[in-house]
Amino acid sequence: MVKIKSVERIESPKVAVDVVIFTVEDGVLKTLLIKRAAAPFRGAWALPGGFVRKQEDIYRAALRELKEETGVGGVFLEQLYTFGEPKRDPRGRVISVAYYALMSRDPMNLRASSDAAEARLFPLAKLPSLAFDHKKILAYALARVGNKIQYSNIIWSLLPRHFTLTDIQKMYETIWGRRLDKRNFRKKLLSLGLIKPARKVLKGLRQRPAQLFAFKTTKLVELRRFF
Amino acid sequence: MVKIKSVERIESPKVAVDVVIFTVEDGVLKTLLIKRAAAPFRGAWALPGGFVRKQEDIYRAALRELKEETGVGGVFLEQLYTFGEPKRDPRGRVISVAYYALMSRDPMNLRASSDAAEARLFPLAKLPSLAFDHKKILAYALARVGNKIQYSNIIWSLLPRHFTLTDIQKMYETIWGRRLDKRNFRKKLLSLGLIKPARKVLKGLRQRPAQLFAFKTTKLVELRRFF
DNA sequence: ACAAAAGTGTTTTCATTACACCCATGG
DNA sequence: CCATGGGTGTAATGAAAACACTTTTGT
Repeated sequence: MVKIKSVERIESPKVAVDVVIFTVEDGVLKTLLIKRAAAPFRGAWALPGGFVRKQEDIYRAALRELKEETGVGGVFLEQLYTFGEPKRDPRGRVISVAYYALMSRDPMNLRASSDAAEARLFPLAKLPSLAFDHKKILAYALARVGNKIQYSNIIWSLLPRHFTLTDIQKMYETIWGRRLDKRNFRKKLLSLGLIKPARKVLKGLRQRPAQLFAFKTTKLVELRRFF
Repeated sequence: MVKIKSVERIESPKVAVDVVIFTVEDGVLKTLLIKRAAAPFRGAWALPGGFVRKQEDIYRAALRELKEETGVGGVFLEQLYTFGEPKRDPRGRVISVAYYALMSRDPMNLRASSDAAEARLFPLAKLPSLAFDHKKILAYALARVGNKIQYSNIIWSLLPRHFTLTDIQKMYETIWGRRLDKRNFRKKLLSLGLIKPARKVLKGLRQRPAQLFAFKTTKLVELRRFF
């Protein structure tokens, strides 16, 4: 057993971050992927991400890569898991700290730069094949989100600032893949006391106008059971 | 923006693992700490852990460090979180992938070697001051365990192979810090169908002998609500 | 005989689910 | 005037919580 005296003597893996971003568009859950401009896996679709800099916090690194490669900012971002199998990157030993993000569809301005030639949303049902072990990371993120929705309000990050009760109900129905009862849903949601009516209604559709609502807080709330 | 051509050119943080181990002894939740034999923080108490080797899986690294520094093996071990603040280690940039473990008190054989001069159990209410940001990691682990117990059977890793219903109830009471109703507890636990009576009773105490039980499976089971 | 923990059912309470009709608007 | 989604209450069901006494052993 060798004694360790100094950090510099350690032969250590490199550290990267990868970000799984979810949004809902047209009632379908989608994820944002970039087309790799550099080797390895040049031309393949991949999660946005890259290496952590020498003196950079890993959370900041995830924010930075997300912004650089996709133009996305100001979203909910949380650490997911750290993937560390020795052979996951053909270039050498790379450990990846994965994050996941949820964003509302509208403020998105997709943009390509840096390693990313192109950024696009893919429905989860129609994913291309992915670089590295990114398929595994994506599956892990999806499981986490599906789970976390049960006991927190993270789904709210998928909604714009103002929304109707039907909007939010549809969001839950999309994520869970099942229909919910309108009256029960509203009763439960309103009883939580976490949203408030905005002083606006949504008109212009050929139907009765809908009351708009807003969140009282944008912070993460965890409950024993949410829905 | 610099293009990355090779992993070797990246100046990257070093990667370590740290392990938070919980057990219950004398009805009190305790954690296993080691006394550091090497600088920095020589002589201070710390979580068992160390650097990940060049071609070593991070999970294996956690298992190895746990075994080397404390002699503990064969326990439930799960990744907790990755701590990556740039200044968390005075020696230089070190990212730590934290794990947490739960173990039954009996098969423990504490042992010191390598960087660890000594290993000891501390009640969570009486912790010494800890090296690095280990206090933060420990708090994070405790929160995770307290939460996960609500919807999984991980608490079982704290119990020996055979146990009485009162044993397991006391375990829940210790972790949650509140008393449970005996009849309701048994009704619920047995209805889950995950334990079976062992063909033994616990005699020898000056009281009515208790039926011993065993788990049908030792695997992790997650339910929507456990208790 | 007594101390000490094992074992055992019923009632109450609360949250979730199921279910159907009228309302306001734009075209 | 009609198609479209908005908006609203009550009854039935099921799970969790509250609650007290008898049994078996060792000393």
